[in-house]
Amino acid sequence: MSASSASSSAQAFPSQQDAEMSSILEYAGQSNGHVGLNTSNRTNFYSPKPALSVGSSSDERRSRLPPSPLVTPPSGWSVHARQLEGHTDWHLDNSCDKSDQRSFSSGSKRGVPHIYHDYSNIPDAIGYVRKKTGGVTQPFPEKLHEMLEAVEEDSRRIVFWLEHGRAFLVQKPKEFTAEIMPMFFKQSKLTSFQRQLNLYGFRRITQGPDAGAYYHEMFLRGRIGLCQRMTRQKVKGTGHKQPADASSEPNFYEMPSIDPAPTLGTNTFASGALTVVPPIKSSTEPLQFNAPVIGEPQNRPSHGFVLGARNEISPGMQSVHGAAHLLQGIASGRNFALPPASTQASINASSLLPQSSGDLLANSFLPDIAPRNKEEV
Amino acid sequence: MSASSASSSAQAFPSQQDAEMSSILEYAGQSNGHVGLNTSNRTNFYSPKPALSVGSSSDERRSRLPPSPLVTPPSGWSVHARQLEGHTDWHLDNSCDKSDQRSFSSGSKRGVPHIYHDYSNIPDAIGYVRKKTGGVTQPFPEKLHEMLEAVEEDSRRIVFWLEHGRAFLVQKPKEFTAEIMPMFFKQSKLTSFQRQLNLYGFRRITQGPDAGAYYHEMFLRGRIGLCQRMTRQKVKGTGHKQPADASSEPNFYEMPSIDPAPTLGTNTFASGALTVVPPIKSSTEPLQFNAPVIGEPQNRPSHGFVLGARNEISPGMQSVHGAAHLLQGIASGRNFALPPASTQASINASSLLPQSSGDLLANSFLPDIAPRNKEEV
Amino acid sequence: MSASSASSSAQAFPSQQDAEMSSILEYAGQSNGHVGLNTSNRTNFYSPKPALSVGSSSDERRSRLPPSPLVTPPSGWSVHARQLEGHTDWHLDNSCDKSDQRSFSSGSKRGVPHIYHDYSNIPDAIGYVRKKTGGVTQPFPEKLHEMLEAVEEDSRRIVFWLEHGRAFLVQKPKEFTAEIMPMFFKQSKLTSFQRQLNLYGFRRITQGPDAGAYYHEMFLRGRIGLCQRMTRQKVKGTGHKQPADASSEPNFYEMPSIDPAPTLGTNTFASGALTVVPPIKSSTEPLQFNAPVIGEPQNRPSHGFVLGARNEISPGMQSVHGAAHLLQGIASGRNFALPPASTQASINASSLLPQSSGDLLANSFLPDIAPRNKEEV
DNA sequence: GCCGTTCTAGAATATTCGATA
DNA sequence: TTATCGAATATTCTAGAACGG
Repeated sequence: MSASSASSSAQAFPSQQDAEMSSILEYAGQSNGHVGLNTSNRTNFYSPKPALSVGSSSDERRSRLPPSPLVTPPSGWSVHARQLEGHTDWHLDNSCDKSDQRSFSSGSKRGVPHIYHDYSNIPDAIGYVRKKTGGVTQPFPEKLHEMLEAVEEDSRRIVFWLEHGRAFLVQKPKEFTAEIMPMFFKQSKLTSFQRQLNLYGFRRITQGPDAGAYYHEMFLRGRIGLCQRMTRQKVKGTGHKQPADASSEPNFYEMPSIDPAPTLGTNTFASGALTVVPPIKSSTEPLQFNAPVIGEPQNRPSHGFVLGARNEISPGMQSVHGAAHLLQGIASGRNFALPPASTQASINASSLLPQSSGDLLANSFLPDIAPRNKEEV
Repeated sequence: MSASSASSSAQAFPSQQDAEMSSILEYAGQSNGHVGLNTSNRTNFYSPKPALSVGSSSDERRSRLPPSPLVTPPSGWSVHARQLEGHTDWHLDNSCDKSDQRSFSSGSKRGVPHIYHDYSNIPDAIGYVRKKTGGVTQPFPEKLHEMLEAVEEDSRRIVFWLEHGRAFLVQKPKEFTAEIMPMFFKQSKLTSFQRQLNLYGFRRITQGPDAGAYYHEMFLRGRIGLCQRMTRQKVKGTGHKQPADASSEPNFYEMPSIDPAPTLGTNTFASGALTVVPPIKSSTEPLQFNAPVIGEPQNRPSHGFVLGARNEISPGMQSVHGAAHLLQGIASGRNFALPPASTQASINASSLLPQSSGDLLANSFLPDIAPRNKEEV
Repeated sequence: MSASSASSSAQAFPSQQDAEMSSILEYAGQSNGHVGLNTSNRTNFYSPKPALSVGSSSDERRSRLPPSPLVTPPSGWSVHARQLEGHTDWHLDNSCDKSDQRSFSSGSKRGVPHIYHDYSNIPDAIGYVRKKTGGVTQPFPEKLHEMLEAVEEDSRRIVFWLEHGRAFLVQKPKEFTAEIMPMFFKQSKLTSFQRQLNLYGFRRITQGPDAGAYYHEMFLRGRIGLCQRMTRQKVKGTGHKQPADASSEPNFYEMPSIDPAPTLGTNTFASGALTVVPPIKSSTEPLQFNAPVIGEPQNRPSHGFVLGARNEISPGMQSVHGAAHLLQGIASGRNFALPPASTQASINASSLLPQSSGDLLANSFLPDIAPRNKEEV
């Protein structure tokens, strides 16, 4: 999309969009391990570029200029800024090649290490909204985001945000396909769901504790507003390939975690039992409930801050959270053909039970780790 | 695939391979109905032809020379022979164009009707065996064949040969993935299984009683030896496309059926309810199960001999069957903007009726016909 | 599509395809009234053309040669043949300009009078079929056709073939949207259904007894095979606009009616308990039944032969008729994942109730006639 | 090098929404 | 107003590609 922007002259960039670039951190994975990042809320340098050449032929993509980073990142990661404006994303320095760009909207190219930008501290799309001329009213990313919030509690064993809030995992593909997916999508096949993920540039983690999870830089827990920036792949051939370098996949556990409540910049969140969700400027208002938590995700490895935080969340807090979202979905007028009472019951029933070992191991989204135990079909 | 044949002059056809062509019948689908064939074991004339246009540009394909068949088939079908030699198949007359060739190993090209050759009466690969230089010891087709024989009885409700022995059907994808597949393959995903089928040129039937089943000319019940002739797709772009003409899909019920026991020519087979699993020549020991057969596939139409077994379906059953068709969407719990309570009521009522939920949902290999009821994920 | 073929040299056309051109009658509407045609099974002149230039750029289409009709039609209509071969339809005379061609596959252009070709006597698509490489297995036209057969009896008050078998009508949009549509489509909106109709070139009748009905030359009762020839609109801008000249809409009541039983092919099917539908090759003879009529469509005007015939159909007969189609579907081997008997019951129950006059008049697909009573949603 | 597994892309149809004539 | 059309997204099936054995 903005492939050729690297070679375009630079000036005349509107400065009123600085607010959007308050702090975007780029994490460039290392092949030998995961990238670590211990800080956040960091505002980076950037230099505006003109919107000239957005032509993105694949030929242009292959002939890259040598990288010349404007900002030298700390060891293990690099950081630079980019401008988010309309349908175009800008590269402000050359260290970020086109495959990088593509990872922004469509993923990265084969053999290119993962590069992850932390957009958790930029505001929701300002000055840009996805075109709504055709298609559905609520695009896939938003719908997916709502789904993850709606099932926050009851179906956590099936699909859920990972603790760090930067990726989500379908833990039980069969149940997901049978129970969750029909409520939000017209799909009947998991592959269709995956196709949508690919079309929107989600990438799959193949290693580590999050293996099988999908992530997207703009897909963060509580930040549904960022979804507006996720663009669907349009032309053929511009899509991304699965990253060849799995070892460079981002390690979200070394990044600041995303607050389950919609936040905009504050990454510190009170994780106490009855935490008050901080005021949110986005449209989704958090609901407060009192119900107890039923099941914690038990087969995710603990890690750092988020994990600790989560451990302290009271059951009541959690379940309230989930139920609230469900209500929210209902209140928002979504019209789900609810599976008959039986289904509903089964969901609740199952989610109330302790997970059987079989269920725990069942994870078809984790082929690398437990290939024999996966439920996926 | 047979690309090089295109440039070869037309003569010099090896005669020592005549034995292989003892009787290959070609069934070309008609659109107004299925092609009938009442005879078998028919040896045909053939005369070698140069493989002029194997260049597979779409242009060449459209501008075809008028067919000049050497053999005039009975009405409804045409027949001609081809040479089976290694990885190459030859067209011996012009009525069978290149796309036909591709259908042999890799499917057919756009707009070309299905053409099915009856290889049931040719011996197992003579003079050709698949190269074994690398790869696994037992390639996919053989393994699949073994699987189908191994599960001949106990798991017939899950996966089984169709009565005619020319195609197989995965009736219950979930069970198949969970129970059967792990015993024979390392796959954990049904899509991987399907990918293999595609790689080896299997084609899917989209209409009629066998909808959802896969077939390959060289994949016949009891003829595991023929599997040696099935070659894996090697170069990109030569693969097959899904047949465009669903109505020209072969009607196996009008061809001689393939005996469940490894035979070479006798096509009568007893299809009784308690068929004994035939002896298995393969290395993998057949699995013995104790569970009773739960359900015969009841929505397969009867035909010919097998029909007897299925004739026990009551007419009432049948009509229900037809009417069922109407409900197909509802039962699956699809999420449509529900009409008010009345509709809801009727839906619930219907969905509560006797069908076992598992059986109802189990048919994900039939997306076109019962898209709502599939188990596939 | 085959616009430029008119100027291509002609020779070497295979004569074995004459069968396809047995009788295609073209009805060109007159502005002052409807076109009448009392004959059928008429074989027309045609002159073979080479398959050379199928190039179908829109530019070519605009530069038309002056018409030079080969056949002078009787007053009120013109007739000529075209060749249906592969993906190409041929114009054998120039009297049929581009808009006509488009009407074949995509409807007619705005302001251009309706031209209707009677394809009821040509065989199903031979040698050509829709590409199926991507997308769904069963395209919209076929699915729609199945729907109309499936609801033949029980939901006739909601949606049904018109008596002549050349058009269908959604009589009760609300019920259609709520009850019928979800069974066959994933749509939730009637407009989506209409969009599909438009995409496949259906046209709406705005005047006369069939006002509100949609028709397509290739969409005839009992001739699902012809649906293969219906192509989906691919490129933008080639579609048709609503005909400006409503008075030139075809009058199907002056054309031979399409037999409810499948014609042109094997049409003999044992319908179980009662009637054996006679094998019919031609489209002209209406079935005669002996039972009394139960529910006539009451706001349809009577007309000619077909209507009379229908009046003689008994209620029992009607249901048998409907059941026959259901059985036919079964006999044809369709494999539907069965919904329970309950569905059948509910449908029958509703369809057996006496229609309220309000319901009868409610027809949102008939804006011109009863715009105030429409149920449309 | 061949084969098996997996992830992702291509391609076609389907569905929806808004615009337009 | 109404039906149709452009355009965007959605769903499905199949193929490409990488990697490991």
